[in-house]
Amino acid sequence: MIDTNHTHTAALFTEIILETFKFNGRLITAGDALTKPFGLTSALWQIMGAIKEAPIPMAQIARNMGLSRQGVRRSTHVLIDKGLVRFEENPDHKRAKRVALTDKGRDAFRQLEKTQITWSNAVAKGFSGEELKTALRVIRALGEKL
Amino acid sequence: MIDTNHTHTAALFTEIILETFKFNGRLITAGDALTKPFGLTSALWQIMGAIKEAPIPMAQIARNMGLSRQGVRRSTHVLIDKGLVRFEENPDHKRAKRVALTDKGRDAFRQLEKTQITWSNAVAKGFSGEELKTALRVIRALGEKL
DNA sequence: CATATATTGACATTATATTGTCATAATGTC
DNA sequence: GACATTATGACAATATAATGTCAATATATG
Repeated sequence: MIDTNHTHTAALFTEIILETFKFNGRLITAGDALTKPFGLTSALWQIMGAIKEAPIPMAQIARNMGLSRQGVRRSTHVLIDKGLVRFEENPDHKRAKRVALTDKGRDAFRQLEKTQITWSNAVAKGFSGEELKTALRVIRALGEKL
Repeated sequence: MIDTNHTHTAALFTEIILETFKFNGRLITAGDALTKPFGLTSALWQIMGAIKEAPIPMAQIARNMGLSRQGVRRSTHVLIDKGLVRFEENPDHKRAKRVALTDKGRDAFRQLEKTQITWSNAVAKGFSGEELKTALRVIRALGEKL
């Protein structure tokens, strides 16, 4: 294969890129709409989702979610101001405190989750598990090759 | 179905959302790396790609690509400063001038295209046309339901 | 034709993200 | 233990993006 031309699959990949840009934008818009009644945004919600299971330091949130460390820092401080998360001591690291949901934050997240469930059930309706699994696997694998 | 729980497909969709955020971020990073030697960015490149076939007004670029009108305006003016695009008169609309590639812009885009082809061939290698088509169809269809 | 509505680009303001630098702390190496 | 390397969070400066407003233009409706 001389690469002065797209292979068939490369052309499809290129289409996927453009579609991903659009899809990402729409997801953020939809997420902002879902979270607005709670005074949140997609970005803030994502931080909360990252620590719902267990509190972790900001840098780890960034790594897990593919976000910048500084962006996470900023969002985290916004959430602190809103009283939705707090820092808790980290025995393993003196500076890298763990970001944890407060009770208020946990309540908000649970409520938001209900809205998200209704919404995602509606959006996912009509799609088969197989095709969704394929899509997930493909974008995950493509992402890992970047 | 009572929607206090995710359906199986909704849970997959939710995973797709998070993966899309990461994927999108990596695509932009990769695009920035590809375009950096040309003094460009993913965002600027995208604008150029939108007008490579035919010159169109800024608002139409925004619609086609799922971008904000004002963001496109900003990027377009950056490209004008770089001499890569220019406005051309639009017989159909006195204010909405068409954004067109200059010769210099066309050259740059062609060169960039070569790099992109080599790169996308490498990334797409190992994926089947079928699975890529499914992924593309799914994210496109999901996006339309938002 | 007249008028209402929608689109478009400019502009200003605010919000958000990125980048670079730094001090502190942790980890790995010798 | 001593040292270099890496990770982390704070901070500042800059760049980029989002929002709201406006005038000009185009389009739809009557």
